Amino acid sequence: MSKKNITTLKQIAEELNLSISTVSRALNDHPDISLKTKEKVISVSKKFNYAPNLFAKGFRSHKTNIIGVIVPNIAHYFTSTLLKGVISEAEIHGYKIIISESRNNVQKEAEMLETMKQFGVDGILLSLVRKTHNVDSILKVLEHIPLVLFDKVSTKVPCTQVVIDDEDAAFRAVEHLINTGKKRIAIIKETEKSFNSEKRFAGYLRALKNYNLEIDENLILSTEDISMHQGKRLTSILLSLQNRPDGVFAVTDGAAIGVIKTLKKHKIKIPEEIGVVGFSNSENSIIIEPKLTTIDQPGHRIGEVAFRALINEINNNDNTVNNKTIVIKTNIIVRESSFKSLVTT
Amino acid sequence: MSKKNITTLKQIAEELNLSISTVSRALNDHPDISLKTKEKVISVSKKFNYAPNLFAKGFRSHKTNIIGVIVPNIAHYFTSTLLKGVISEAEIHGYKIIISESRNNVQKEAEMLETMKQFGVDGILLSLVRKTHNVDSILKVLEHIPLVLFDKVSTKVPCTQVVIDDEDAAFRAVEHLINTGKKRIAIIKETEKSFNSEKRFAGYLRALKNYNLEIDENLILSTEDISMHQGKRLTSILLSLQNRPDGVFAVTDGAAIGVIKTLKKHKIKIPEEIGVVGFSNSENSIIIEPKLTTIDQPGHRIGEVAFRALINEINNNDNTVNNKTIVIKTNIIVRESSFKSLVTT
DNA sequence: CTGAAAGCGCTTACAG
DNA sequence: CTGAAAGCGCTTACAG
Repeated sequence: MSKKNITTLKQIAEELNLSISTVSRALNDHPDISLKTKEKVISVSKKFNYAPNLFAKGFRSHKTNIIGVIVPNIAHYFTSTLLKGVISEAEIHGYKIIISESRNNVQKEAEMLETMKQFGVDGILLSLVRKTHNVDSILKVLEHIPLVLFDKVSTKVPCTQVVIDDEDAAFRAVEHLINTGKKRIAIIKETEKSFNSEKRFAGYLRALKNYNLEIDENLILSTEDISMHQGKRLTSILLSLQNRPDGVFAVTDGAAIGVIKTLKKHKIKIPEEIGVVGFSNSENSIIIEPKLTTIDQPGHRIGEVAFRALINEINNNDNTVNNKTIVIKTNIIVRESSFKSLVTT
Repeated sequence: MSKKNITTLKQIAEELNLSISTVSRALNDHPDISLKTKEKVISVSKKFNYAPNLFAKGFRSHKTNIIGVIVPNIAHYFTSTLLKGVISEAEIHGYKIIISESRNNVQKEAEMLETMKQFGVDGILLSLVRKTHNVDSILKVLEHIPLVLFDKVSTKVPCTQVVIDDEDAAFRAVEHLINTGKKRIAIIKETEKSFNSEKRFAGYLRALKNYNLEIDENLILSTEDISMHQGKRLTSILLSLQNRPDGVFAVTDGAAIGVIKTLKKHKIKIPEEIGVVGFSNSENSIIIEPKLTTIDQPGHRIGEVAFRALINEINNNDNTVNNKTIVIKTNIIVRESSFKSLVTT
């Protein structure tokens, strides 16, 4: 059951009484080789069902055509769309990808980086574990292998980064609530130093300031592990306030859905009494009723762009440290949770 | 920016005035090598930050420690859980995985199989594209590389297969509706020869027969691309019947959620007037209100088991054709869409 | 137009 | 206990 009967160049060469070199050149369409020889070689290689051993090829040429991708959690809809973008672009460029999951564990992330290096991947696409404080292991890898950060990034790592416009997107989300007449807008965010959550919070603050709305600390709620459950819990807190909010911006769809569920349980009218906006445009956002207004993050696009940026680095052999940040635009998707008169299908 | 400054065995050997062979053996903890030498070698290799080139290693030993995984669609929650199972098990056994997406395209699937072979992967885990009629390319790969089919399988391929008990799970789903007093149970299934859908349909039929319920063709609805949208459309058809159903079993959660949405729109009481059961226990099933009764498919488990089965084949060097089917048990998760008096949190 | 030879980084019989 | 040598399958200067 092991790898037997696999045709090699040698066998083709023997069959045709040619040298291995010639067969190799013929198969690679080298200009030196005569048409007749090429035809013979190709015909026999087809007959023998020849397929080059990419491992040997990669080993010889120091080019594996493999890209390593490390993400915190693969079972996440948005992550899947990122990966889809990476995969489809990789296919176009003739690369294969190895996917690893760091499971939100800094230690695991470092180990995986090391393994990728050992495999001799041509480059690495990395989405950071939250709270990656010590980036030493990343910097070390960066000395040897082209690396691009995407989605979850850090300014501590001097390399190309592909991100969405979190701050701006959050600004527009809150601005939208303000435009629907809301004046006391709460935010549900993460406590830990999640890059994305912090930027979204900044966008929230900027929107309030921009429209001269009061910033009420009672309306700023944080949670460790943001989720539907936490959305529910924090909404109960908001509802217990003397001066309730009339809008809620949650930095994830999951939390926003928790908000909606709790508001419905309390018979609070959405969006008339309280409008709700989430972030991600996950599948769930159209399952919940009312459907959730949210920010669409083009995951596929981010994956594609990150891959292309990486390919650029790989082909760009000088030791220039590329340190630019590519920002991908997002869109706000307005639905029933924030805008009443919308007709839905 | 290319792979420079990467330590090799040769450098360590030169530094210590030893041969490459000895260094290799020392690093692999070969019994022949003296403790003193081992210590010296390990110390220098640490100093030089040595990491073996796995490509060279794999090339040399005909063992790449890479497993190829091909799935129809990566952006699918259930698929993510399958992959998680595969990845976590792979990690335990020191394997890396290459993931490819066949995008429900038979042609692509065949190409990917070929590429995997060229890469010299040690084995392949394959979830079939629906309607894969021509399995020739799979059979060809099977001659050279151990292969295990999982989730979406076909009896046409003589190899180990890991699946869930679709027929039995569907039987229990329908039986559950019958136990809640339903007598006219509709099914929403796929038209195309999806292995899973067909088996679920068989379970539906068996349950009706087993409980002496009439099989009414008007209650058997099929759709090409099963989805929430199709669930909605087919529910409208069911509601237009003179003799309406009192229960609906949809072979996917997406379709079941479409059913619920349409029933709610028509103010039909769930589950009193019509009970609904889905299949998959997707995230969405607890977002929709009422929450959906569904079948939990242990994706992680399936991935794990499939990986272990593959490892067995790899280590089992005889040319025995392994042809057993491993069936993973599912559970029915009863929620509000089918069982009224349930208290929910 | 074609071939002999070196070499990519490693492992492993074989010899001492 | 250690080393010299062959070889995994391929590519590519170098030579003719």
